[in-house]
Amino acid sequence: MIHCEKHNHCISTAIKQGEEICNEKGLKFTAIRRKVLELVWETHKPAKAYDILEKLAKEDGAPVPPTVYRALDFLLQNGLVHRINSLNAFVGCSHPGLHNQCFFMICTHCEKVTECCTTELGKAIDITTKENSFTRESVSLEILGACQSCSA
Amino acid sequence: MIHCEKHNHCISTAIKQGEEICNEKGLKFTAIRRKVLELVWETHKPAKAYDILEKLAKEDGAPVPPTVYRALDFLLQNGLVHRINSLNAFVGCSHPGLHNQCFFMICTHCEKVTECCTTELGKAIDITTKENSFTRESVSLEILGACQSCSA
DNA sequence: AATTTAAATGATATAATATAACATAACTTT
DNA sequence: AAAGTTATGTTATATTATATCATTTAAATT
Ligand SMILES: [Zn+2]
Ligand SMILES: [Zn+2]
Ligand SMILES: [Zn+2]
Ligand SMILES: [Zn+2]
Repeated sequence: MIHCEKHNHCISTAIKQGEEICNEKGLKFTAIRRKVLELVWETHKPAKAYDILEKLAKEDGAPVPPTVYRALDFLLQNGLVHRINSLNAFVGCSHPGLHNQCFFMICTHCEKVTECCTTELGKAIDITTKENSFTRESVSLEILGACQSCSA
Repeated sequence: MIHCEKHNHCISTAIKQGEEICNEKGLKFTAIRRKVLELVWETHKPAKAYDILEKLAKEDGAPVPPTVYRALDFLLQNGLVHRINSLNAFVGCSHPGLHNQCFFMICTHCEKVTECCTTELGKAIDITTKENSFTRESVSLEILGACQSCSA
């Protein structure tokens, strides 16, 4: 499951939220940044930087890696995309602006990534860090497995 | 904090456990595998594959990347080391054979990695996956922050 | 409006991480 | 010993990411 039922809606919502967040923060939602966000959102599969680069090339002449990585860094900084560390890939954030800790369930069959921000899980992480006198700065939680459709 | 108080003990224990686990499973704890495990355990900091390669080169002639990656893959497969996805690096497992789900607290100041296998946290993850009808295959949980020494 | 400053992009090169593919050696099993 | 399997050697290349400096564009200041 790479797309969802109404995936055009996912894309348009993501772009609209990108615009809004940039406006609020006084940042520039430039053409490149918008285009990269669209390409990340092309599916619910994590997108590889160099795949984005290729797609960009089909439209925009001859982009180079820094172009893509700069845009991705900007989108990461502003919570519009997430990096999936176990895959070296990027997914659009499904609720930018809202989240502080996001966790990911990654289907190894259809590759769809589902974001979840369960408070319970966040609490459990906080408890563990406290027990270890550890001061949390950021969390990367990636659960690999089979989604409902793929395990049925 | 790269080393602990009695770090020689950490190393010798890790090697002994490597031997034991390989014996139990009928696997070969070859010279390269042993050496790479020792180098991973040189500190409690995550070790980079190419740093291991360099250290190996100082002793063993002219090793090449596949040599190191093969040894690391073997050690990963058999639970003797863990990969820290957010750092592209490897740490020795502090309780090989025992763990099923291991979580990591990584100090961004001294770089020490602490492994924790809190049952509570594992349960919280299981609950979340069930709620999402997701079948867990593996989990990568990496908490970045400041350890006790570094946040004091 | 012209000048200065800052932010973003272009462009080239290279660093860092990881694997493919095939040859040889060592060790096991028959 | 022969055959099969596992491990290692070797060369090349794929993949992911960043450093650096030049240029352009947009914003702020005068
Ligand atoms: Zn969708
Ligand atoms: Zn999010
Ligand atoms: Zn130690
Ligand atoms: Zn472990």
